[in-house]
Amino acid sequence: MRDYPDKMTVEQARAFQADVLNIVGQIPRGCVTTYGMIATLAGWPSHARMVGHTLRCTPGAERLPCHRVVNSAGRTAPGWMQHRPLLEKEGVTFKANGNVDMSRHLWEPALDLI
DNA sequence: AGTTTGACTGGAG
DNA sequence: CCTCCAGCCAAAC
Repeated sequence: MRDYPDKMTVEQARAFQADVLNIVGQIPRGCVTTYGMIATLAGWPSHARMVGHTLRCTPGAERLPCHRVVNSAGRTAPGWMQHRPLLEKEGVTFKANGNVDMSRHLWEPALDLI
């Protein structure tokens, strides 16, 4: 018995992407969250990669605060030079190694969403 | 229809 | 802290 859902249908993929965009839009200023967290909130915990794909490819994602999404280590997206400056402009602090200080800025959706 | 890619993740070295 | 690896899964080739 699989402990994760079957492959997404086209409709599920569309719903997932809509949820991802909706969730990203709710990240408070000065906070960050992870791809895996968004995937989990959208109901597909193993689809962290698709969250990244959605933010990179989906038109309309540009006007969302997608810069408030980093990977689980707090690292900014590879190949996106504006990522770190955008966060710093909101007051997000980085550690010496160049990662976001997750202990200070990680968004706790449970306190805000549900 | 099979292979490669990637804005991921957690663990190992 | 860093890089590498296996597992992951939709999308792009």
